[in-house]
Amino acid sequence: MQRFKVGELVVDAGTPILMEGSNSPQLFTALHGMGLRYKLLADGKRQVVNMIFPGDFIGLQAGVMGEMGHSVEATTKMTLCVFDRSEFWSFFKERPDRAFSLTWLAAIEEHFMGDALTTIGQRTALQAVAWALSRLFIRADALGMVTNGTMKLPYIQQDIADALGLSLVHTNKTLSVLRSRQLAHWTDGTLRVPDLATLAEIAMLDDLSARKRPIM
Amino acid sequence: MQRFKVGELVVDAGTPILMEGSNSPQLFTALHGMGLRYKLLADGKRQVVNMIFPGDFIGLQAGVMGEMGHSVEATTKMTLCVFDRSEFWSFFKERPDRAFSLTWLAAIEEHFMGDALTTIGQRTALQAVAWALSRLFIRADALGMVTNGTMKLPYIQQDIADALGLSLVHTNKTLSVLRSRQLAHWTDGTLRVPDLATLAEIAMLDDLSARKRPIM
DNA sequence: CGCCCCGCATTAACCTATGACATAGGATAC
DNA sequence: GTATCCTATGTCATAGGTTAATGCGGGGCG
Repeated sequence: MQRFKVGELVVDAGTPILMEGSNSPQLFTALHGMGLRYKLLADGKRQVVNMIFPGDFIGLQAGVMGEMGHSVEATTKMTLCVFDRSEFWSFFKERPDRAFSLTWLAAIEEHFMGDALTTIGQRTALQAVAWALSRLFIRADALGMVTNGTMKLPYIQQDIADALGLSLVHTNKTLSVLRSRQLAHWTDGTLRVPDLATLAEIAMLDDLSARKRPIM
Repeated sequence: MQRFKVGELVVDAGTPILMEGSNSPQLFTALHGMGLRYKLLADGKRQVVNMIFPGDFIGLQAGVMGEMGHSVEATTKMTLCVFDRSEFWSFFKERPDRAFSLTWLAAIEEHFMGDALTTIGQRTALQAVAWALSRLFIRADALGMVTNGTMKLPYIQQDIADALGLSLVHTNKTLSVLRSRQLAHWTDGTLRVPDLATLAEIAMLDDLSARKRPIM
């Protein structure tokens, strides 16, 4: 993997920032733009591990065993802050406050990963997609990226499918169910959520009323 | 959740240490024994998030939003080291080395969670079970808990099933496939892995030779 | 301008891995 | 003895995977 100049870095959509298996000497913080963290399998399957929002720290988890455990790619134009990994330790000594908030961030990530695991492991496709969309929406909202119930979603359906361990086709069908129920309209890179509460509720409980008859 | 005395704590198998939804003011380090970290769903399903081995740090991830995101329970007699959460911040200022290794631990956890996500999301039941067993075996081995290819596994099949998002029945059937292939014998709380390399390989690649005909 | 690609969304038909249910057997505890 | 918990295995039902065909918009290029 290439080495970037320390400081601020701007990359275009589609640019790989970290590559699984490589040995990156650098760490990043996302300042603007969005991205994707994923793992590739031998047979070509892909698991999207997390979506990257502004403020996310990139590369720590990845480099545990000396080499990256996953890849990171921009899905919009992104601005990143680049560190050298070697600065990291001195950082801990000199700025314990920053070190603390970093550990804090890692804890939040892990908290989220537990949710993801639970969703993929235990919930239906409908619940899972509802969960993914409402989570994206909530994160975006917290960052002021939502304007009257609408946000930019710089992903394709395959990204969501790979994040949830579902097939593209089934994800598509599930999305159109949510659309027909007026819960989430995602077209042309824009996501509209008229009723977040209901969407989030479906994510947790599944639609009991639809349980007896076929879900779709 | 009850509050424990700061210092060393010994609990019996089956004791809950943290409870999801409660607000624990304490953190733990596992010294001896093993446990289970899990989340419960409204409908009674359970997702096992991780197995706890000696050396694991407990409670950080859980307390992000002010309340626990998952529960922790001992599956053997355990010895724990108990901290007050309030000590945590001063810890960062006074012992940057310890703080660093803590963040390191968190990163390792997250690395693992990515693997778990990938396994549950993308792999077959056979691969998943092979992955779980080989991972447990490798961790145990690293801690010297393996004696001639054998380790104590203080879990029941339902625990593994809940960790992998599989049903108990299907997990059981998959285990007997692995047993019949001489890859993993798990009976009476003891796991024997005659050929870790092959087991791990199945976890990654699935058994291609069996792919054309039904797997079982 | 029209033509051909190509990536993405959509839909339909079919198939299978896995879940749900049922039942039995072994072990342990009282 | 019997109650409880766990493992084991068979049968049947289904959520979701796989494949394939269609449509559609944008970009390069004659």
